[in-house]
Amino acid sequence: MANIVRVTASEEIYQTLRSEILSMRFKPGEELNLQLLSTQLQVSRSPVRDALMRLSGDNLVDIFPQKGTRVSLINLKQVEEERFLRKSLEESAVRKFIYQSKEEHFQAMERAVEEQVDAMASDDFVKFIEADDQFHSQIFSGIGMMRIWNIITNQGGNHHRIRLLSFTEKNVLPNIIEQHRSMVEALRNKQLETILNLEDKHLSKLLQETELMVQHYPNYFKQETSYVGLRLRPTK
Amino acid sequence: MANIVRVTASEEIYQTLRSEILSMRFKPGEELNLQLLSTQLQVSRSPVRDALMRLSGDNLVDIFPQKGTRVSLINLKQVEEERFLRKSLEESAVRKFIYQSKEEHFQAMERAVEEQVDAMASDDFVKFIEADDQFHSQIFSGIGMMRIWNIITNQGGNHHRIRLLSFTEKNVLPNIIEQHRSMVEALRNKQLETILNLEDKHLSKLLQETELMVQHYPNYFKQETSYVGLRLRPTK
DNA sequence: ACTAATATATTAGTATGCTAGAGTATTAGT
DNA sequence: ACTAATACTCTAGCATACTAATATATTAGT
Repeated sequence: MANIVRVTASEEIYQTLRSEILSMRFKPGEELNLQLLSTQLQVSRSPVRDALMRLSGDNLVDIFPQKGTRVSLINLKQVEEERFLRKSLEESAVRKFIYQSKEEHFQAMERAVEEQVDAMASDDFVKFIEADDQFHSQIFSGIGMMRIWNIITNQGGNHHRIRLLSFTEKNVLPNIIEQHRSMVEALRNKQLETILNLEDKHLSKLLQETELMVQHYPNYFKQETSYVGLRLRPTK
Repeated sequence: MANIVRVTASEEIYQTLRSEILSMRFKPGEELNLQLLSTQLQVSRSPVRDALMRLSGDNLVDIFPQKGTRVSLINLKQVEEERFLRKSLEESAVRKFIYQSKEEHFQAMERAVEEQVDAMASDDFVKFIEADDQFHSQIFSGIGMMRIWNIITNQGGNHHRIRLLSFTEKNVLPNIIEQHRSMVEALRNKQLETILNLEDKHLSKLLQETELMVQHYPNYFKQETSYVGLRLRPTK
């Protein structure tokens, strides 16, 4: 082992599964068999179960007792709440940030944008969204409140996944990059109103894509109208 | 059993321990022995361990592998972040609330204030803070975002406990009640600026009490300067 | 008396067995 | 052919045993 600090199997599995789900390599609705996972990962059921329970707390998996465990469907109501969470906190953070921002944070933001340019060039959406997170996390790092950022990401699974889906749409990626560049400039110049406008545009852009996403991947989304599943056979 | 729905032992234990910690019946720093708890609660270690892991995710307990598990100390830095979380979200929520508030929510708020009056009369601080939560939750119930409220409470363990401690100070309780009454009135009249001022005052009041609390209960708090624990014996 | 080495106790993490609930397949009856 | 009852399979929750790491107590050496 290269590392001194001990990392539990449970923690490692949690991180692995989380990453698989957020990157959409595990599809919404896909079954996660505890027995199967534990044999695949070469560990017992205990640490896998621990990981699944934590993911259930993150709203990333649904555990149906005695029935099975599935990757949670993307719930549009929850996407809305996660957007509210993020927007409220990031706005407040920005207000603080402009008074105590340091050069290192601007530079980290610029590096993140450059990473996004690379990711776009290689069509690597997962890398793109990771750089996006890296960009926004600087705001919270700048005001010394990384726990708030962690709350946003921990609670943002639905929002994260629909955002990742939206990246397949034309012009979404270049727009984000452009907005990020404008944001860095506005932050440097402490133009609060400009920043807040950009934040708003940045986050509300997604609303326009949502309908398309639902049409494109209907079985990834939780249906609000519950009768849908009940008439698999037409009534003749 | 009176209930049809099955509640797991793990869930019950989680709720029980959480309530004990938030009510300060389990003191910050107190040891939580897994073995002991499981015999006391007449279950095996598994569900107790599950509960402790969840509480660790809530920042309410610290698990030190192979050493032991303790009720987490109140961390003032985290109190600050939890206040930021709450203030940001409640402000945004209020902005939405005044446009879509319904009479039932005002009435529920008024009932909560009356409960606080009762609780104050009987010096029942736990009941008082529960009614306080009931009051504020109406804002989020009103805008249909109970998950946001749940995030605030789940992540608000440090803030919750120092608030409970502050209730022992003179005039704190009557002040809260008075502010709540003003808030209901301002909300009814859609006076946004007045409400935001009250929110701000309501939450920042605590800062003045904090220093007193730390002096009064020093061993409940996490010391920022880590050398403190290293010189138990004076250097002669 | 004091330090260094060793043994012991205790802990959380992990492995595995057991149980009860829920779904599915099969059989029995008509 | 169709329905009802039954057996079977699979699941997550819970119980228990084992392991490795850490702290403390004890012993050995000087």
